[in-house]
Amino acid sequence: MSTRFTPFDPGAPAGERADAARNRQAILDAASALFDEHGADCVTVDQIAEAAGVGKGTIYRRFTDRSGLAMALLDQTDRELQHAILRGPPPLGPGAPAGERLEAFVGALADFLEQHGDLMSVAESGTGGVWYRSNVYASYRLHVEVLLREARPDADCVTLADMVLAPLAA
Amino acid sequence: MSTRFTPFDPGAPAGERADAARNRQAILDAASALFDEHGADCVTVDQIAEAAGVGKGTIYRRFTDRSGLAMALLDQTDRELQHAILRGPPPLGPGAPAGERLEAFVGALADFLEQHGDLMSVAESGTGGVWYRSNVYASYRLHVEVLLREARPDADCVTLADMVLAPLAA
DNA sequence: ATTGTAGACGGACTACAGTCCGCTTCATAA
DNA sequence: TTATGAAGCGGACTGTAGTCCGTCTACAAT
Repeated sequence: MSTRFTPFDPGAPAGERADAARNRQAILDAASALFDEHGADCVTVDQIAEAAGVGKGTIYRRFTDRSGLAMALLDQTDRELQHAILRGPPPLGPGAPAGERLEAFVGALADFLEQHGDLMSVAESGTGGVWYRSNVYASYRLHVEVLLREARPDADCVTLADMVLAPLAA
Repeated sequence: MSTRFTPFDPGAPAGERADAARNRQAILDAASALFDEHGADCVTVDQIAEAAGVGKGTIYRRFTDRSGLAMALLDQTDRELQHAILRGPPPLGPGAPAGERLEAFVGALADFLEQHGDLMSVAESGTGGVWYRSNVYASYRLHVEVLLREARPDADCVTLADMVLAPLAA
């Protein structure tokens, strides 16, 4: 049988070679740091490659293009948020009353947008950007709708959910 | 007093020098021809410059950037359409019943989109793209709303107008 | 007709995204 | 342990957008 070591790491291709995985993470880390420091659109792919200690070809092998890299980073953050919602401590995670959870979620969403707005616009520009947004939107929307239904059983939750998530479309 | 000759040419800076005007027109003509022939995103700025017989610096002096040039071209076509609507022959222009004018307008709009869709997406990508779309949208919308009000006095013309123009948002 | 100058011109230059391909490394199976 | 080939790597290279700046010219004032 195969003894290939494949750690649990959603977002990574299955059966990825160890060096490849190492590089992928290095790239994500370097990109994340540089984007945080200089803003997403003041960082070149070459800078990321150098900071990550890889050639630029490696970046393009992993992440189709600049916007693909941005999407991967967003994906990572998004996954953390999803985890905090589904299994993290209250009030964001399960255990608190729906109203409080909702409030916590809106706060977390605001942080997310504030910290990664520019990254989102990079991700948006390029193949697959639309797909990404619609996917993320759908999952958050479901969460909000469920919470709303619990907090306000008699309201028009579908419409309200869209209103809560409106900032995500900006 | 100044004797500078300033032909009526909306879209041109007032008091533009004669050579500058000549070049501006040459650029627009060349760009229009090349875009028509090869599609808006298979034509480089250098190609346009060469075809127009000017240096590329000249293009950037006139039109902020690639998308600015695309916008200028759209502006020109748009102005022709507006003119046909306001002063041209029926059924697009005044004189026909509102229903027929509306139909003619929708047809004209479809042609416009079919012929310049790619140009619009170039114009969209870049500073001012949003401004452009919202401006054009507003003026067409007014036209449609007025016609609708005449053709169907008792309908919800505001909503209907948006529906007619929906393809413009795609 | 001469001349001063604001403004236009052009094309070399820079910066950046994305490609290409010969070389290296990893995982596996003999 | 070694051989093998699939996968990955790096960085030079290409193509394009957009900038810069020395030169030139159309216009107006004289």
